[in-house]
Amino acid sequence: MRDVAAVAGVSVSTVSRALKGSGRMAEGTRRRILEAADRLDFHPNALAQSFATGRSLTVGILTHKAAGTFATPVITGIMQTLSQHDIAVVVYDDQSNPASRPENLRRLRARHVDGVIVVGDGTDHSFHSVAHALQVPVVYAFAVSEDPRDQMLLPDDRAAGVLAAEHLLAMGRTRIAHVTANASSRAVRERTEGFVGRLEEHGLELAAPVQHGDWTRAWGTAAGELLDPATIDAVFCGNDFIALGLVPSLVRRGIRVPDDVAVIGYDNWAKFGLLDTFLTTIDPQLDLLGQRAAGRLVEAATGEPRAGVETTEVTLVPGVSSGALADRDERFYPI
Amino acid sequence: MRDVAAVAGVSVSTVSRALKGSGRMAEGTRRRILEAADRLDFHPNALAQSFATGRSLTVGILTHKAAGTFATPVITGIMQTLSQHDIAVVVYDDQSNPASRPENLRRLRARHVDGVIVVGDGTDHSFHSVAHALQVPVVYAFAVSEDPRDQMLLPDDRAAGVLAAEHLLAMGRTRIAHVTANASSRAVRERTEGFVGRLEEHGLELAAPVQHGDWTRAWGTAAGELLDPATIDAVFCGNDFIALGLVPSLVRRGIRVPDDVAVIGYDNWAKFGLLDTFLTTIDPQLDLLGQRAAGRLVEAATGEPRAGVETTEVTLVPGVSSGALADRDERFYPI
DNA sequence: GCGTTATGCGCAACCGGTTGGTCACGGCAA
DNA sequence: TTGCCGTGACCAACCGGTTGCGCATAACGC
Repeated sequence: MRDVAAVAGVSVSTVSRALKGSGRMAEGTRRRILEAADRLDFHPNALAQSFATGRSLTVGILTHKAAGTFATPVITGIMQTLSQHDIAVVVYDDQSNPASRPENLRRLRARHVDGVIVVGDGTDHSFHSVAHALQVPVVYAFAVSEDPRDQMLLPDDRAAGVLAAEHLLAMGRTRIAHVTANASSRAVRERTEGFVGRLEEHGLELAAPVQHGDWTRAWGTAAGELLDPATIDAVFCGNDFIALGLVPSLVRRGIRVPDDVAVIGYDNWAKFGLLDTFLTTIDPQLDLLGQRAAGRLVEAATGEPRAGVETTEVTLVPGVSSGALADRDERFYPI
Repeated sequence: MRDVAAVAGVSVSTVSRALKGSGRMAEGTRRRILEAADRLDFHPNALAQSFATGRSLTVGILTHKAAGTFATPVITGIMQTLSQHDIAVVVYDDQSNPASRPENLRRLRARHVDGVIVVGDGTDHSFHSVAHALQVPVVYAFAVSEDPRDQMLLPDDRAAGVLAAEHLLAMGRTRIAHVTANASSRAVRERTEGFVGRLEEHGLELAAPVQHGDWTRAWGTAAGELLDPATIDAVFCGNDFIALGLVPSLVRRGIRVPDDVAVIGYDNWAKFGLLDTFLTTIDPQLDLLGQRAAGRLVEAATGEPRAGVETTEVTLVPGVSSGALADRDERFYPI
């Protein structure tokens, strides 16, 4: 920068102001400086800038366990968006060991990150609010903070329930069941409420009480074995695992899917595989949620931070299991 | 740091040396300083350190297109490993637009990244060597550099072929075919060589000439329609897409898989979905490759850099399609 | 005892920008 | 002509560590 100043015949500080467009200055001077910088192929040292301004051009990600969980697509989405802003990312994964949390916070502070995104995996574990420990914007992505004033992003589970209901109704189903996990989960409650609510708006009630279990395929299998095809022609499953347990369990009993019973799941985890999916399911679009979270963080760093929960769009992915797709030959069902 | 120095009764430089363990000093002094630092809850400003040392604690990732390609798992692996080293990552994705490459290099230099990982997507596109443009270590992950002296990591495609051959032999198959993509691809050649080589070591030849096409399911379908079950009892497909085209095409002709013809693929892309896989396949473990690449970069930053191509382990994932798994009931085949 | 070497620590420059305060200069009105 | 004000550029401090060099002191050998 000294060289640029010398060439342009001005001081270093003037060069600095010219390059970042701050402060008033004669148009001629500015042009001279930019020309000189260009000629010398000068580009400011980001390290020095960070040091001087205190902004690190880096955001931190706090997570419990990134590998193999729902946190992965969220993080991928975050990185996508931040890379467009030329912002670096440093991940602190406490590997489900809460003891390392203080250490990770310390590191975030030492690095002077410009913001933090807390990434959860969709479980109800609520995160100790970290906003007060850092004086930078914090966004909770697919995670809940203890402090409701924190900015959080969650998939719109209520809309997911609505989508599922509308789809099954559109498929002409009227005797509808709901097999899901324990109602202590926020996500379960919201999906159920959205689902049941929409059915009621169409003058329908569930053909059987909501079946609460857990998130496993085993629970889906168990639920399938008890299902009465005479009174049920559709099932909304709390997630894909449950659906993937329920379907074979029905098939083994000679109940055809979707002819006798339509099935719809939630998660669309399979979209990360290349296999065509049999299952009609709701996609929470966690990658999009990650992108949104990163966007919100960038916003918060420049303007007004938002507060509270914001929901992100979910979509319905049509499959064979609900009768939305019929053409089996073009899909992959080898047996 | 000044405060720590004051409390410990030494100079700032001594504090610096004590904290990073460099330089010789009296044990008492060091202890006093560490105590003071601890008492004051002092932690060095990483920004200042980076500025002073020139090391940014950040590595750059260069890629053509991260979203929805094989580059994604590689990047995920990289981040996993780097996060353990408290190293930040900044991604520069040129979105398949080579014009932005110079700009991205400029940004990498401006940021003074400590290293660069070039992430490819497995195509044969070879990357213009960036090592000379930056004076930091560069590792090519799932990518080939124009300069063979650069450090590259690629999945062991030869071993993949060997694994496939051994597996089919172990399954008792002897009339074996190979359907793959165009031989201009390095990966294709290596897989084929490993495969054919191992068969020959067992005194076997391919029951039909290698079928070259492209990577698509359509090609798999076409190949399946021409396959003669009288002379073939197993097929090694160049990737899962081909296999997923080939299998239904066989099934439609009444050829049973795996009873009549065993099929094995390559990629195991489906592992990122939760669906049990029907297909026996080779997993190139791209996440592991990413981890390895990050590890090599860290090594190169501290010690001797390696040169040339290093291969990473691939594994065989047993499925039903080759007869490795028989228990269909426990798996998900709804039809 | 003195000279020499090893040891422990401080001084001050340096990394490369950013920014508040200040000053010189030209224009304008009184 | 003088005084005032706005403009444009500069000076110098500052961000917070790192590190080469030098000096004092202690340890050592002869």
